[in-house]
Order: sequence, then C-alpha cells, then structure tokens
Amino acid sequence: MGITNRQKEILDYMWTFQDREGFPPSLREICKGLGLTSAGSLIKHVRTLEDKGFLGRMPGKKRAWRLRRRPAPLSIPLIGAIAAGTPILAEENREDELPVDPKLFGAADAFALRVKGDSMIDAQIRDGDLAVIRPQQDAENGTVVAVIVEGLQHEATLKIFRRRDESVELHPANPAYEPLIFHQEDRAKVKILGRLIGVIRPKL
Amino acid sequence: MGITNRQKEILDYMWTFQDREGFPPSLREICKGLGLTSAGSLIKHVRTLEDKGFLGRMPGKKRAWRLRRRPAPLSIPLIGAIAAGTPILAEENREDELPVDPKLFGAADAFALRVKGDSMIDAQIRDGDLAVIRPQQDAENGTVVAVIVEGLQHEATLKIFRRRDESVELHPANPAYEPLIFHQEDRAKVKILGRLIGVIRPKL
DNA sequence: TAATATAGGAAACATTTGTTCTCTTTGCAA
DNA sequence: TTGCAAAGAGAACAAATGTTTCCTATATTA
Repeated sequence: MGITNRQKEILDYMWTFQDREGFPPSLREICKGLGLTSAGSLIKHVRTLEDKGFLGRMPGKKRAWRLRRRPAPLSIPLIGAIAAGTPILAEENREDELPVDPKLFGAADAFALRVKGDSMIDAQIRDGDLAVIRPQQDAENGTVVAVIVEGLQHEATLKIFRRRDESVELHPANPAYEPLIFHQEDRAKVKILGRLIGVIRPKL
Repeated sequence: MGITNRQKEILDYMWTFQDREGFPPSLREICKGLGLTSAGSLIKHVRTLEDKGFLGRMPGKKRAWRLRRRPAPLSIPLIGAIAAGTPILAEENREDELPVDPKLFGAADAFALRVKGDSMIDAQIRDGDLAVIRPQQDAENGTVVAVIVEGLQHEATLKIFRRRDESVELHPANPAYEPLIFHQEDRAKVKILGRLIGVIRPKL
C-alpha cells in the first residue's frame, strides 16, 4: 500500500499548516497552499489518503480531521498489581498515567512501578518512590531490575540482578534483608520485567 | 485581569476536546460538552476569552482557533547557575525544560535544580538528581529547602532548614559535612528559594 | 490505436458553523 | 422595590466549507 508523490505533498502540507496555525486546514486552504484552484480536485486525493489510513476524517464536520503520525507518548503508565497471565502493560494493570515525557529517561516505552518498603534504601530509593522501568527480558549483572517471582506475589519488586553459574540471585540494597537465590529449575520462576532507568519522588 | 469560573470551564473543555480529537471544537460542540443548548449563549464567553488573550481567533474562519497558554504549564524549568541580581526564574537562568507536568508534584509553578555532590545522601538524594522546588520565601524547621548564600556561590544548594533563637542553620543530610550556621546580621545572607517537593532521577 | 488511471478545473449545492437579534432568569447592590 | 450584570435559550441569517457533477488534459498500458 504505497502513497503517490502528490498525496505525500498534500499530507506534508497539512502537517505544516497544522503545526504553524494550531488547527487543521480547510480544503480550499490546502488548494491555495499547493497552487490548486478547485476544491473538487483535492477531495479525491483526501479521500484516497483516508482510505489508506493516513487521515482520519469526521463525516459531516467541517475542518475536522486527525493527522495520524505516531505521536510519541507524553506520559508513563503506572502499573499496579499485576493480574495473573496478562502482559505487564495490559489495560487492567494500569493504575494511573504519569504526566511525564518518557524521553526524559531516554526511553520511548517506559512504565512505572510504585516502590514499597525500604529494601532499596542504599540505592537512594525510598518507600513511595516511582521507579521508571524500560521493558526488557534479560539483564546485566549488577543492574537494578523489576522482577516478579512466579507464584510468590502479584506485584513486581526491585532487586539487584546477579546471574551465577548455577543460580540466579536477587539482592536487596539494604543489609537488613536477605537475598533471594534460585537454583536450577527454580531459576525459571524469575521473570524480568525490565531495567530501572529512573526514579520519580512526587509530593515529598 | 481575572478569569471567571465559567470561562475557565470553557477553556478547559476546549483543551480537553482538542487533546482528545486532534482538532478544535466548534461552538455547538462546546455547548454539547457543557450542557448548553444555544451557541448564542456561548459566543459571549468566547469573545471575552479572546479579549483577555486566552484564545486566538481567526476572523471569518470556521472551527479555527488557537488555544494560547495552557491552563497549567506542561514543563518544569531547570535552573542552572544564577546570574547575580536576577529573579530565580529569569530567562537567563533557565538551562532546560523538563517535560514533566508540575501538577505531578502538587504545584503549578515549580522549578528544578540539579543536585551536586552527596551532601543529602541520607535523604536519598544523589549527585545528579533533579530537585523539584516550589518557590517560597520562608520555611518550616526541618524541611528541605533550596537556598543561596549571598556572596558565597552562584548556585543554589539543598539543605535542611532550622531557625533558632539567634541563628539560622543549614544542615546537610550527611554526617561527613558540617552544618552552616549564621548569627545575627549574617542571617540575612541566607536566601530561601523554595521548598523541596520532589525528586527526579533521570537516565540512571 | 483505444482504454484506463491520474490530475486538475468550474460551477452548483447542502450542511456546518459563526453571528446577531430578542427574550427570560437569576443574583446582587443601591 | 429598581437597576444592572451575568448567564442562557431560541430563532433567523450569512459565510465558510465539504460535496457532487460534469468537464479537459496527459501519460501509461493493453
């Protein structure tokens, strides 16, 4: 499903107009911008763009269309308790949306978890902090990861990750807590959700 | 030049609509959203909003207006070194804009400072953290404040604030550092910039 | 060659939409 | 009370705007 040169010109002009003016152009304004004289000529192209999915039109409304271009998300989903068997980012797991641009933390698809307890206090992470996580399946030794241990809880926890020859270890950053060590087939119970890439401490 | 409750409702709805739909609402769509039945009732408010500068209208065009000045800013200014004699938020002191909605921290006019050193490590604040500050002139004992000491530096620092009978004390949250104590007229050298209301730790 | 797809023009038409007018209601102050 | 201002309803009007129909021109393809 390609797009012809002319159609791309039209789409680009619509974006330019919207960025400059703050609202979408009318058909005749597009004509003027492209040097056309008849709105009738243009509407055929606009309909094609709609059919191909580049344009969302609202039938019956004037000067009302959405320009679809994957806009980067402007917020980070806050994940609460995790329903069994669902992917982490499933709608039912989302507790809130944090009005923070994830690019601030260098990731496009981050999510956040609320930290409970003081097991990471030596990493300057407090009870109540929001941990920003970039999703990934595996981790480097020594990095802080969000993990969930199968059958143990329904909430993710932060731990320092360490893989040894025959075991996987999850270490707290607080000498008052014991590390969790998984041997042999138990290692499969440790599910890495992602790597810690930032912290937000709101309403201190 | 205030803005009445009703006018704020209308402006908020216009923003909500634009964010949701991708294009501005028509007068009658605003009516439906607010429970009004007559566009004639609404246009008076819209004109007032235009006069007060909250709305840019394009005469003769349908469904075409710019929404100026979001009700609340969507970013927090990051303040770097402070030029002598300027207000903290002056343009020349701004180093960057953090794409974070300040309402996340419960304030509308927050700014941020980059933390240098580990003098607040016991408060779980690290070198490189961004401290979110709500501007205020005074502070309660025991709270963490951003202060600048006149004649000493051009950068604000975080300290735990304590006012005694005859002195003002600025305590680090790290036993390796000494508190700063100001007696008598020296107390005037301590300028409080604001109170710590949040922490952001980016790109960990 | 004829057929077809793409691109554009001009005019007429129907709906949306901003605008203007008059009227009513409510709350507040002189 | 009277007067005034803000808020809203309803109807009618004019301009903007999307839509349709019928036309021409050019390039490509069977």
